[in-house]
Amino acid sequence: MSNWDDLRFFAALARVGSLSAAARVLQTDHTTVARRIAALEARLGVKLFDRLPRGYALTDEGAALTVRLGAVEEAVLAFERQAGGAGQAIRGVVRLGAPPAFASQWLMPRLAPLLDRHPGLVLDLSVANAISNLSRREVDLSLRLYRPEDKGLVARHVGRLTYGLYGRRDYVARGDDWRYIGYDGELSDVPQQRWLRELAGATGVGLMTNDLSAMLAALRAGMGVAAVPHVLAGGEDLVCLRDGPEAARDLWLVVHPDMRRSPRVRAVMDALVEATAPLRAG
Amino acid sequence: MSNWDDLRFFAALARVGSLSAAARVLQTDHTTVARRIAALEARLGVKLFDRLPRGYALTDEGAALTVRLGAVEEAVLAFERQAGGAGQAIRGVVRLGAPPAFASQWLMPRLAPLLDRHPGLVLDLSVANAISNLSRREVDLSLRLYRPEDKGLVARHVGRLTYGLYGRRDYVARGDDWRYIGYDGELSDVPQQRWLRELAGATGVGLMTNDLSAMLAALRAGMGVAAVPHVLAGGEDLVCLRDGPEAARDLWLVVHPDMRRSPRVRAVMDALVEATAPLRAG
DNA sequence: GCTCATCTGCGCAATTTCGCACAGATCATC
DNA sequence: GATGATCTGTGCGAAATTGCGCAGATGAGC
Repeated sequence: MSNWDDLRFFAALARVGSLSAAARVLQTDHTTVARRIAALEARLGVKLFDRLPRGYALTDEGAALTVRLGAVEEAVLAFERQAGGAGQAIRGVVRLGAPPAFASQWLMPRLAPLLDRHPGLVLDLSVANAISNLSRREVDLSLRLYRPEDKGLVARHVGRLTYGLYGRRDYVARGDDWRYIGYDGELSDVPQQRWLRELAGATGVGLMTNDLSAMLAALRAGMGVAAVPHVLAGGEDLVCLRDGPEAARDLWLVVHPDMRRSPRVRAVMDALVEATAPLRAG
Repeated sequence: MSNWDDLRFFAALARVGSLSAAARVLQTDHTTVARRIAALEARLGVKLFDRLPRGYALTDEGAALTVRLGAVEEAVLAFERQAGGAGQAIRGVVRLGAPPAFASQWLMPRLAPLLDRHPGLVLDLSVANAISNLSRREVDLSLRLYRPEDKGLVARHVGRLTYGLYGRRDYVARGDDWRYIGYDGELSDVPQQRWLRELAGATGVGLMTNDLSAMLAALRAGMGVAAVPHVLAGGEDLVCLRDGPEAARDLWLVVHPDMRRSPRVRAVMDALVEATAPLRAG
């Protein structure tokens, strides 16, 4: 057989029963899973799955093959375990850049499992925003709220931050005459800031900062209302007054192509993709 | 591990010891083998091979892994065997187009193993030359002495036919005043025909045909000299008077993309690639 | 019966991978 | 020492594969 990798797709689909679910497991697109299964069936001359409206069901032939497939999986796993022992453990420093508030208030705790899995790994989380520090190798990979245009970098879409207009529950209860909290300086043109200005209208922005954590602190202090990502506005104190679909930002994982080969960079990337899965759902 | 197929390359390279040899085994390019090995080593974080000037040698870690690798191979083979039994045997009609003389005098006997392997396969070998009968699905795949320009077709380079000026031993022994045998009509512009006219000079072509088999028959009957492919001029009767590098023709295996999925078409293609291997060497 | 979440399938653009041509190195043979 | 066969490595364009966006279908829950 000229492509053993199709078996990986067969195994995942057999296990979970739908293209979409298998895609999530394999961290790929459901159309890729469909093509790989079709290619495998064509190559073998065997129909492995029945296509149903709500998923793929193993045929009798497909089910019969899953025993052999299990043996392949076990053999590959044994190979990987031995390889894992033979090679150096994932160790060393990985420098990750991420937007400050997102990194400190959302991402950091979600990286705990990664460090648990790899005691030798040292994560250096840098909150600088400038893309240039990736090209200058100041960081190994970074999360960004905009897609880099540098063709020498690889960008993968890992999520979408949607925004809402939030305020503290008791603050907003006292009426419409709210103070709008916004960004200043170089951040005044980001989508959520434009949306906020629309909302503020003639009232205008009454408090400005360039730091989202400071903005969240101001919200929690009842100093006004602000456009912030839903995922950072947790807790009962803050309520969402209005959804802001036009303020949504895409989240990109950006890496230099050469760095992807590094096992430790690879491990961090995989953990980030896993951690950001909820930002891709829905 | 995210690409099990790299293990196939690891297995082949471990077995034969050089990129070039592994490429021949896998019917791919040596640079592809190199990339796959590099990708596997990067992913595992293990150096599997030492790069030597005359080939790749397994490292200690690589050698230790070949036992596990052997288990993967056996598991995949067991899967394939069961899949082969579960699915329909390769059966049905495959219609192959090929140049007439090449097909009847060189290719046909070399397809015997294919038919031995697949008793249910019926091969319909058509000697029409027109490319249109592939697009019109009059044949499933074809061998051609020119690359199709139709972007809807897939062409794979499978060999190179080199030509020589041949004559029967006793005919050429009697002197320089030879009769040149060439093509007529629409074949008068093919490269070997142009070369022949150069050789014939003022003497000109003394016997014309549009059929290479007839030309070979004329050669064997001692009726003159002709430019024919080396691979068709076997036997002690015919001797090569002069090599004709400028008359060389590339051989292409052409197929409609959809047809490649068909197991029986795939089986014939694989057999053709195998059969034409000597035409690619040297 | 309606709504929503989830599913599959299709077409197209983006990305990745492969094959090709070439260069340079090595080693066996003469 | 020269030559030829075989090897690996590099860069580039072509080919193949993947991801994305979208449409339509299905079925659970209300």
